[in-house]
Amino acid sequence: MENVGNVRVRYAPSPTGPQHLGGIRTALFNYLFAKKNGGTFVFRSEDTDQSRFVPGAEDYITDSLRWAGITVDEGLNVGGPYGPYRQSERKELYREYAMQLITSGHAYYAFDTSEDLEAMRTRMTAQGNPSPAYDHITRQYMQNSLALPKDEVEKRLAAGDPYVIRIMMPRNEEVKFNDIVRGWVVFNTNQLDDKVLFKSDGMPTYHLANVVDDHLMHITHVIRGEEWLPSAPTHVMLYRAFGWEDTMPQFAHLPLVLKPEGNGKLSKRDGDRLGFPIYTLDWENPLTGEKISGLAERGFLPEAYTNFLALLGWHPGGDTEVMDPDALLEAFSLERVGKSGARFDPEKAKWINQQHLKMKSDKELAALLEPVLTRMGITSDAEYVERVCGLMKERAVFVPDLYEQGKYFFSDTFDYDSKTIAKKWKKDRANLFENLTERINLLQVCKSAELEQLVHAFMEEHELKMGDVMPMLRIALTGTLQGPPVYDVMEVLGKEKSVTRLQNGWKVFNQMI
RNA sequence: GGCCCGUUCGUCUAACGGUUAGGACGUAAGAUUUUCAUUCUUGAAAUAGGGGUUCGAUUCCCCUACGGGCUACCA
Repeated sequence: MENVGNVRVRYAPSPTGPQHLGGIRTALFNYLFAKKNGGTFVFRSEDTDQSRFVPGAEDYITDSLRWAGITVDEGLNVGGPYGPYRQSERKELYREYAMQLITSGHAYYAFDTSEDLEAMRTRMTAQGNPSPAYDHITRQYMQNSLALPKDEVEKRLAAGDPYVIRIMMPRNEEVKFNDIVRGWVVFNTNQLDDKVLFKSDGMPTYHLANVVDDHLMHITHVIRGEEWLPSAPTHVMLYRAFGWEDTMPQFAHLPLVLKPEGNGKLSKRDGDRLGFPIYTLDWENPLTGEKISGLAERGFLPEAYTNFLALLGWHPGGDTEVMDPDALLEAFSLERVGKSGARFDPEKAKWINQQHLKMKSDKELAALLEPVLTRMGITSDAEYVERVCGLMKERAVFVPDLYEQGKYFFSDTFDYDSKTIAKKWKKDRANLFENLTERINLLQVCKSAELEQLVHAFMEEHELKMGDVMPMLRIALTGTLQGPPVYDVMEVLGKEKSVTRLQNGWKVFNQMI
């Protein structure tokens, strides 16, 4: 590819709140495409709607990207040659470009109030037009610089009447572009309306701002969600109007991320409904106090996150789906992005996290578990935590499971599985178990293999079956029937603690039945 | 309603005109395991429907159905 090194893509969210995983997926695809082509990943804040601005949202998105390992090369908080990267700070720029379009006859002033627009819509609806639009026909009857006498327009402008600037969509022109994931997409300008480019509050709309900025920032590929497809022709027309068509970026409209069940694209509320976070990090809306929970805090691994995010709408083609970030980068290509919406599957996401968890070393897991333990008020020897992780990792899906499913490694008090005790504990065998416990206590090396040997010999000697002994040992040691091999548990617990728990267990068991 | 996009197992998907339509998640059965989990084996499970084009369509074209997106001085 001759383009290598010149690729520039951008992730340009609107800071109206936290971005759920669909947004991060868009960022990821941009990032992977940039890295893959030796290009630059730009991060820009599209905060042109001040009424929807939510404080903290920009930082939240920045933190989400950082946590997911998506590094920004240029943009907000990073800087770069084409800043500022916050659109509100580029405000004056857009006015100039809007004026340029007015001068060249590609745009016009419109003075219609929201009441005027409302009236127009109800009138047209009443006339049987189901989708009223401010288009090449409607504009003839509205309060704009095309329909009004010239002196009236100048008077209104001079008087400081509020106005917007609209694109003048030409009649009956074909607009087509070659979308990287969808192929040729064709529209006719007759179906396009005269979108507002510049608002009466002095801010540009998305349409103007994204085109101007993408041009000025030398963006080569616009990779965004499919919800933008219908406005893409307007953007193409804008490039044409500015005379930038020859350097217009290539478009790639990504399939949408859909709800796990039912229909529609994934939305804000789905997370709580599913009991599975769809946001990256915990967040509390400073305006409303509303809280959402994040995958990171839930114990999701960043590399698992990007792995399954990548699989939402993209597929490597082969049989390998579990990939670390390097493998993901190696395998990624826009050509392999599918066209149809991808349903978010929490079950598969869990499985992928489990796979990544299993690939980690005991030491890495211990480090990840540390904050969880600290939060629980537990301080434990690092090496001990490592050994616990080694035993628990086959059973864990999320990091906290390492602790949740093995609490007995960190506390001497726990509930006993009374149902099994009632069923299996024989009072007349109590002294046998006490005897076994003593033998264990006499052991010089309290290792898994030695313990196994000892217990087996004991069982043979007293004609006891595995089922008679093992569950009892397990419950006395951990309280539950589930868990790692008993001998391993004892080895990690250590002889002293194991013996104490066993002795205590027999006592309690006798009282329980 | 209009415009646009889409449609392979329940879900994510592979198969760039010729395959017994493959894999993964989930699911069912079994093996291993003192238990749980892991692991392994096996099974069930799909080309939306109808027309074309072609020697041959999952694949190309058209229609229908269904799904989705957009339809703001929001992005």
